[in-house]
Amino acid sequence: MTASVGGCRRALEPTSAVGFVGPIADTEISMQPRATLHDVARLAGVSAKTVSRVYSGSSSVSPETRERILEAAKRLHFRPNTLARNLRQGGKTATVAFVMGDIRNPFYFQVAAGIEQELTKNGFTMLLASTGDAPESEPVVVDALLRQLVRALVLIPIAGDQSYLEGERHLGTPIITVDRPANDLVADTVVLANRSGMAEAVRSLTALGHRRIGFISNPSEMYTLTERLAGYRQALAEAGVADSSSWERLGNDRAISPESQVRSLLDSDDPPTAIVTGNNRATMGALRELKARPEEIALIGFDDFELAEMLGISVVAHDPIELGRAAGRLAIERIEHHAGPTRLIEIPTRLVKRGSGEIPAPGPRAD
Amino acid sequence: MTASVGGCRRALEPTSAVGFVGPIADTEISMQPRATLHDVARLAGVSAKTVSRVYSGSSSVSPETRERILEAAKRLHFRPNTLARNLRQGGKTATVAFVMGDIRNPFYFQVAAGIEQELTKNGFTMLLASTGDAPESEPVVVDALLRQLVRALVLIPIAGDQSYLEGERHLGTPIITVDRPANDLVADTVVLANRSGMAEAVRSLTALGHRRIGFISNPSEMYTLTERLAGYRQALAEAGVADSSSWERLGNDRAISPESQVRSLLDSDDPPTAIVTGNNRATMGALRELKARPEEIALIGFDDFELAEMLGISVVAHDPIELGRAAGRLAIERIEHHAGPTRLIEIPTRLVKRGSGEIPAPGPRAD
DNA sequence: CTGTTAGCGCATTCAT
DNA sequence: ATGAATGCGCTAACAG
Repeated sequence: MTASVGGCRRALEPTSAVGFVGPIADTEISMQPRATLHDVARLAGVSAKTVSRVYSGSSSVSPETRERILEAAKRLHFRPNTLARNLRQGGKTATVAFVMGDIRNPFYFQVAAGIEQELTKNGFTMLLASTGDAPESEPVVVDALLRQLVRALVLIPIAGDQSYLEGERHLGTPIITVDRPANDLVADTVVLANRSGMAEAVRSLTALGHRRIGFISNPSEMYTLTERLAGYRQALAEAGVADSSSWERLGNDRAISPESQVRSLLDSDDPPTAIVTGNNRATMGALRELKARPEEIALIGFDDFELAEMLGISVVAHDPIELGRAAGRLAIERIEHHAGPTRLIEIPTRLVKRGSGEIPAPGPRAD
Repeated sequence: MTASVGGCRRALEPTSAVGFVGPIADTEISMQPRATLHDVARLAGVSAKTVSRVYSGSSSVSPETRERILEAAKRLHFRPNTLARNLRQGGKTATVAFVMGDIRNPFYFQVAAGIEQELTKNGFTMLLASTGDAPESEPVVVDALLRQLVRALVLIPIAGDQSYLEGERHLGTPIITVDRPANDLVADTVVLANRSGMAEAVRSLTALGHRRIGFISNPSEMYTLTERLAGYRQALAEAGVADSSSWERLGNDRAISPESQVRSLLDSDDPPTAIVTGNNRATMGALRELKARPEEIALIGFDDFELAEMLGISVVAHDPIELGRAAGRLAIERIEHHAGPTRLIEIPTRLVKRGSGEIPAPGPRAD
């Protein structure tokens, strides 16, 4: 189509597989300055303000001049400078920041997807950054984004304390935390129904006669996991098991594998007849370990996964995208009218029975 | 800690599981105006420029005044306005845009993770948007980001033609496409070694005596998949199979399930002894379908997945994060020195043998 | 080491 | 329907 291009598709035939394939064509760029409103105005023979009107869309411009302006703009490759516009309009951007934890965690990305969906739907774009799950980097990352005058901050808190955001909150920036509540900061929050979801799973096991139920988790000192642990204990207490500590394997060290936790449980004096896991990683480990063993152990995992259906693994399922969507909607609502009480939204979970969690307890039932 | 907060942690005990949990505390915000350089300067008894110097870091300020300024800034919750700064500095922001396809596709997010890692390492932040894999939305989304004066554009192209970016390229904005090359646009590109990766997989099957090898893919008209198909055909041709069309099941309709494609292959007059898949989705479908059947079919999937090891599934593995990192590095390099020839980077794949791909062909070997 | 002047690109206010 | 002046918050280029 355009004359100056060509050769791109042909040049792309891979010639090597070691990672780098050399030059294709020369990127000659003349570095023209970017056209401004004034440039367009001059070329169209009108004032800058008239051009501005065309792009603001609000006030009216005669069809002919509008036409001339758009023509001139196209010729100059004009694109309005959002920086300048936002600055003039009192620092109101159309971006929302999302600060997530470890960027490689697919769960967070599902959440990001949900947020992005809602933002885009409302004309906002997402500024994304990650703390790498390092508590000390959270304020730094957040600060960098706030300097960009984002209209709202969606945050997966990792620092021990979010009180450093009090000032920003008073400036009117809505702050929404996702997956975990903030500490020492009033903020809207969206979390999963961690506790009740886990309790439901454990209840389904006690209903089948299980009493010796293992719980494995690593890490275990995060909000979500302490909630799940609480749900587990609560359901066991309801079934008459007051002390579950000997069935709990709680790690806080990445070096401890979920496999070893399961092993420790099953090799103990009084092994469990069922296991529930704190998260996806624990489920994967449990699957690997159980596969290598003869025991028939009931298993319910927290977090759904792609092959769970095929493998017949029962899970406490939830929708991370919905978690993000809820956060995104909250951000939009707060941007549109700041007032109102802080809200806590809990995204429901769903116990999906696929077989692994429906193995009854062995031996005499306690009926 | 802070007096005005409190109650947050306690208030978070879930009271319902239906998705919404009511108000917690009142978000009283007084909506103070944001402090500026001048406000800080006034409070510190210096000129605005001196405050500016403190935040620019370049020129020197006496320790005492610096101290006074930082003190004043803290009291006013001052944060430099990046909009204004960037505007003044000629529209140089520290953001890079990444436009991806369907935001729910975990592959893209892995890529995003890689990009983000490299950007953050170099002080840039990522503006994220998605086209939803809708060709017509690509120019719109891209335009919105370019208005924000991003320093580079990383794009997973979906529109049929990227020539609309020629103008921006001449303005000096580096453009990098990922996963697929651009059409009608000179741009740096990072892709997987789709063709050679698939060829390697098929060769490993022909080496085991397989000749009737199925290939399933849906969609199949995307760049990545036509490349993989080409690799498949090439390897088969090397093994003396000139026409593989009866083993190919190429869909371009989301309604066609990979299961049905596998079924169609295995129920044909001359069923294959091995199957290779075009992508992760096809692998999942093939697994589900093969599980329900008695046939022993060799299988190699394209794209690795979490449980592949446990299930013993051989795959053509690759590193999506590395794909992103390469793109991110390219963006940084281009930002730092624009010149130089266009580059094509190919990220290698790796055939991971886990058993499913090592099933020899049945019947007499062709030795 | 510090202050003054000017202007980045745009939109608001008030003209015409 | 269009134009002229003014300033958003900040920093380059100059003083001093």
